[in-house]
Amino acid sequence: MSVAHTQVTPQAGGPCGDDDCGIREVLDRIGDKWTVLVVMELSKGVRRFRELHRAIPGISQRMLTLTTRRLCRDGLAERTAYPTIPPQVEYHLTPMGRSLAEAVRQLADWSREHKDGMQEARARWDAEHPDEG
Amino acid sequence: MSVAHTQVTPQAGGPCGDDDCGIREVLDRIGDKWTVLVVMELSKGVRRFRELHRAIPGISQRMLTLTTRRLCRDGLAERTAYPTIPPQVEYHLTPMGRSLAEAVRQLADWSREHKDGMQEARARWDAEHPDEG
DNA sequence: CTGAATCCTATTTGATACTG
DNA sequence: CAGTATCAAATAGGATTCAG
Repeated sequence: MSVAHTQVTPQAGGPCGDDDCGIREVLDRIGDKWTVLVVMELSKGVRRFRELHRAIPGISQRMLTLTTRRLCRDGLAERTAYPTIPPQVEYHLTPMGRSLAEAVRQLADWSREHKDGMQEARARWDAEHPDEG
Repeated sequence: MSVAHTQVTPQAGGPCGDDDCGIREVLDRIGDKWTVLVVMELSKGVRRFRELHRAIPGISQRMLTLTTRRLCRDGLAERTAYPTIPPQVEYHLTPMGRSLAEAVRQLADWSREHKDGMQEARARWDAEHPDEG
């Protein structure tokens, strides 16, 4: 996603300021289809463009380009281009990018812990709501 | 988002199993435009449909309906309908939903901590790349 | 009040071909 | 190899209207 967020008029609120405590901020950054996958791959170490492409099955060249560039723009990754022929480009996470990877990893933990629970809940729901379609 | 995830052929891998450690699982659930906002609001307590609608500026009736239903289906929230006239419906998080809220809150923490850093990075990038458009 | 149904648009992504 | 450009497909979300 980034699911372009219609600008929400911030409301006066509690200590969180606005209602969402800034959650949308992150999700508008990492909620898309590929960003976290690239971040997680880069969290393993320096990677070349091609290495990323092969490590992340299904991503198109175009989306990898867009995703890496956005990471660089946001200061989450850095790009090193060696002016060789053929060109060689390496990406690596910045400290901020690594801290994001850590935060994401925790969310992944939640996912693994509750994967089954959600699966069962869905099965129950679908059984009780045969009128799906 | 949910940014329908093209089914990625799982590759044999490390202890994480597949490459993304299940991160996409969560993001396909909460990466959309409204889910986390509803979850965060419900984490404050029981809410009626209308209360949610007013607490989350910008959400349409349609999306609130879809979002709450999906939360219920996934076992993250529960719905209580009182057969009064006019109808009254209450939503509340399940324990699993509350644990998700907690995980999300941590990601929000990251966001607040690095909001400025990313802002600056973007400003730098945009200054160094005048060829935007 | 809660929510279903329909229509419609904006955004995101994928496919493909091309370039230094 | 890394990246760009263009086009087409898919999808999510918004607006509106109707119903119990």
